[in-house]
Formats: sequence, C-alpha cells, structure tokens
Amino acid sequence: MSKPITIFWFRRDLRLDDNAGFYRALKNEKNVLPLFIFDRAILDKLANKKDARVAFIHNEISRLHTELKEQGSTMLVRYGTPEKIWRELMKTYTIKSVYTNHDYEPYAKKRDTAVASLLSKKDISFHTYKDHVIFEKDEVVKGDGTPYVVFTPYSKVWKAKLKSRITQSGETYYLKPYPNKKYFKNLFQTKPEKIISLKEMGFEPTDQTIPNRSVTQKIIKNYDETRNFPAINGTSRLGLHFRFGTISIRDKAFKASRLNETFLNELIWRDFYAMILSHFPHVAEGPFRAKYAQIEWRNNEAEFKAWCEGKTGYPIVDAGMRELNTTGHMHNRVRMITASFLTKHLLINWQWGEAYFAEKLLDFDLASNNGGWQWAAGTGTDAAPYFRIFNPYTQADKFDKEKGYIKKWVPEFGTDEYVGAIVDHKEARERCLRVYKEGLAKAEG
DNA sequence: TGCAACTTAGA
DNA sequence: CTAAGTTGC
Repeated sequence: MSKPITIFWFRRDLRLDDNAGFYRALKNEKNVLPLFIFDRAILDKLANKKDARVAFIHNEISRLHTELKEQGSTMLVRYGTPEKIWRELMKTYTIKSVYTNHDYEPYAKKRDTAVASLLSKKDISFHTYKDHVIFEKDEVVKGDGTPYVVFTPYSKVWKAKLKSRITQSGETYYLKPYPNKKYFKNLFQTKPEKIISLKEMGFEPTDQTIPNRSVTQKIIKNYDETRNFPAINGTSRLGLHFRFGTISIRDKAFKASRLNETFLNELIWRDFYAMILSHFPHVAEGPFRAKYAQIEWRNNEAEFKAWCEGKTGYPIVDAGMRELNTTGHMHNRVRMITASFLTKHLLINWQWGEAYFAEKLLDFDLASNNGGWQWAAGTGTDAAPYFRIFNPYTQADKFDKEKGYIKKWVPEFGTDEYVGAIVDHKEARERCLRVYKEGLAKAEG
C-alpha cells in the first residue's frame, strides 16, 4: 500500500494563505494533498454553459495548481459527484485523515455528512473548521443563548467581539492571519496531474468581466459617502471573492474595522445572514415568518418577463436589471429597488426574484441573496415592515440625480421608444398594502 | 415633520 | 415599555 496521506478538500476557500482548515492540516499532519471537486450535482443544473462563475473557479483552481506545483506538490482536480469521487480516492490512496472548512448551505451540509460517514467506515478522521465567516452561528448570541434575528443588536455584539480579538503591539494592531506558508514543507510531494479543461466539462470561457480581488483603500475609506450612488464606482465588488474564498474575510474585516464602519457593517450583514441560514435552514425554502406564506402573489408571467428583461417602464428598475443581465453584477442600492419593485409593485413571489438573481449574479451567495430578498419582501428577519414600499422615482431622484446610471443602461430613456410604466406607482402601492394585509389576516384567522 | 398597517431587544 | 429599523407620505 502507498504511504498514508492527509487530504485537504478545497471548496469555497480557494486560497493557499490565511486558510483555517488548510493551515490545521499542514500544521498537524504530514503529506497533505490538496483536492478540488467540480461537483456535477451543482454544475449539471447550470443552464448557461458560458457561466462566468464556473470559468472563474476553473481559472482559480489552475492558479492554485500552478502555485502548488512550485512547492513540489499538486492539487487533485476531480469532476463528478462528491460521494463517488471519495469512493474512488479511498481506493487509490491510503488516507489517514481529511481536513476541510465549514460550509453552511443546506446542500453542503448534507454532502459533508454523507462524506464524513463514508470516511468513518474506513476509520478516516474528518476535521472541519470555521473559515468562511468571522463568527459562526453560536458565537454571537443573545444573553439567553438564542440567536439574534435583528441586525443592529447583533452587530454591536459582533463588533465588541472582533475588537477583543484584535491584538496591539506598540502602535500596530493585528488580527493574526493563519501562516499557512510556514508549513508548506508538509505538502505531499508528487508529480502534478493534468487538470480537466472547462470544455471537457461542457463549459466555455466567459465574456463577462471578473472584478479584481484587490480594492483601492480610497473606496473603503469613502464607502459610506459613495456606496449608495450607482453611477459612481463606490462599492468594493468583492462579493465574488468572498463567495469563493479567493480573499480572506479576516483580512478584509480587520482592514474595514480600521477604515470604515459602514463597510464593516456590510461584512457583518454577511455573517448575520450566514448565521440566520445556519439556525433557520427553512428560509432557503420559504419565508422566515410563516404567516407571510399566506400572501396571494399575483405571479403574472408576462410581468415577470418584463422585470427580468428590464422593460417595466421604471427607469431605475430597468437600468438595474439590464446591468445584471449584461455584467452579472448589480449595484447594491439597485438590488433593493428592483427587489422591492418585483415583490411589492408586481406582487410576484420573492422566490422568483431570488432564483433569477441566483442564476445571474457572479457574487451569488445563498445566505446573503436569500436574506436580501426576504428583507425586501418583508418576510424576513430584522423587522422590515411590509408597509415600507420603496418609491422607485424617489429612490432614483435621491441616488441617481443626474441620471448617469439610468442613461448608461437604458439609452432609450427619454425617447419615444421607452416603454410606459407597467403599473401606476400609487395604485400598485395601495394594492400591495391591501394584499399583504389580507394575507396576514388569513394567517391569523 | 412626525407618524405609520410590524417586530424585536433590552431596559 | 420604548427605541429603532438600508422608508414613504
């Protein structure tokens, strides 16, 4: 039999440095062999074969493969369903232990439970670590130990806890990163395998632009002043990199805590919604608050299509949807406006919008996307009273006063070719209030 | 400008 | 019991 190895399984943590689980593997074990699985259970469901996210992951895996080759090691890259791949690996190698990082999505939790049980039959130990968030579901809780469901008090405790983790040495403050490189000598030394190409998996390169993983200090510093204006380049665009772990959340949270509290809050929203999904997995399937399941959505297919295509006749909504369709990105302020419009003005089930964003957004993350949609629909945590209905005109006046954003994405705006409003704002608003009220009354009844 | 069809957290 | 919440009128 070959000599015993430890496998580190990369998933949504695609970086070699400051990686919690990878660090533990390298520090505790010898002969650590990295692995990535292109999961067919996920990939086979993607209709768009030019999906930029798949191309991005493939590119990052190739990069890690090259970096590991320079260390005399490699990354195993497999294509298939995880259980099948693990059965094969268990035949090929003598595996002592497996290390990986926590993944909080419902599918991932099931996958990991299945793999752990498979490994345990051969007495292979399975170790998992926190890496994707700063604080996990039970680390920031109320005095009685139950989870927060409101952001503000949660964020206060979160911030105090982060502060306690930051150490000071003279004038300098640190949130210590995991020094993975120090233990690279424990990588399994082997000849690199060739890795599967995008084409072999049935995918193609993308023509969408992938945002840079570095962000200028100026953007973080001025974040609170610029982030609400979609015509300005005032947001970090780091979502995709947080999603796949191509940057470290610890590094960015620490920097944010020194530079801009509003930006830090955005990172806390990310932990908050990951925590909510962990404690309340039912949010992935329906409303956080059960009584909102009684709302009678209109779910008009033609109106949904108009929304998807950016043809509602509401300029700021149409601009946002077209930005999304073209670039795979939508400015955060506009995400709230388009989501509010779909759920409140058109009375279309927020889950339709959630699914559309999931398909289109490069930075799609189940927990944050779901949290955002439930917030917009008023069905979620953090008391978003349903009677607060965004006024798309007021929002546009406030945040795109010069119409730079609208004109960029809706060139026919202001001409005869631009479509008329799909619904009247005042009527839609009143209809929404009525339907929500009726739905809630029915739930009470 | 202050209140509002909701709901929670922490006095 | 009261404040507060990615707001609107």
